[in-house]
Amino acid sequence: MLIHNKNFNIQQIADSGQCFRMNQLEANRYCLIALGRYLELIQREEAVIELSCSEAEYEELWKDYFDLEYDYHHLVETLRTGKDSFLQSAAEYGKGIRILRQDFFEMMISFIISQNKNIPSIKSSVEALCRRYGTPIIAAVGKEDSYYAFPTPQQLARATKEELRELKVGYRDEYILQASRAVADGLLDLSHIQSCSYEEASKALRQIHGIGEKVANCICLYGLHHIEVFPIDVWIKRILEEVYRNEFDLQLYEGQAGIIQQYMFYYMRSMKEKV
DNA sequence: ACCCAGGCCTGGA
DNA sequence: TCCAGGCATGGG
Repeated sequence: MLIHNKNFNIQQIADSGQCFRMNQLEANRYCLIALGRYLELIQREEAVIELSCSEAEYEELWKDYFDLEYDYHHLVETLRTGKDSFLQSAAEYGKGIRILRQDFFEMMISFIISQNKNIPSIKSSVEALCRRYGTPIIAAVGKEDSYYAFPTPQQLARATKEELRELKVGYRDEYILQASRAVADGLLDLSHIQSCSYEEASKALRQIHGIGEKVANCICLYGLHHIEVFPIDVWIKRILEEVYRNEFDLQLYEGQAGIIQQYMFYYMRSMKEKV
């Protein structure tokens, strides 16, 4: 089915560092494994996207997943006509980015893995976890066993440190186990966390070994859709120092700082690639 | 070989 | 409270 939206660009979302299981198949064509399903996306035109799903499935799942009720256009226009020249450029450059509403547990584990790794490396570790512990997804005839859902907390909680080391997650093995067991054992109650404020959710998450401020912020932003949260990684830190001389005023963007952060991150990384 | 990557933990000032 | 060093691993 077709989606019409000026602020929905698959390539930009896939390369924005918020999701690790969206991959390019060919020009303008991507695949995604999320919500226990396999989806293909084609960028037909700048504002036209084709999804390989029924209208019913779109209404039930993907409309929410891609945050299609939110008006990104308004924010982009505000930034493009605003006073901040870096954000003018960043918003124009990444205007097709949206903050996905991804699975909480998947974000928890993915961002625990993300620490001190680059994005390709994170993706390969996440994929390895899915293949080893996740449930196969039947995507099409002849493609059985090609795709795997992200493991459930129960599936991952049964892993051992030795197995995880084989998947090249390094010293994060214990972090992954503790986090998975905390959720599987109910110490970390998803439905409760989902009803919490950002501050409460972040505090609860940081109780887990291997989840510090930055990783907790990413989980809150991408897994709980607290779009007011502004995660600071090495790239954002560099921007705050080099572009803003540590005088960036977060208050100006209260309530949407997470989206601003995403435009900054994507723009800065793209600049470096072109050098 | 050296440095960096969507950092965090520990131990010592 | 703040900082240094260590940490597994892969890629440039």
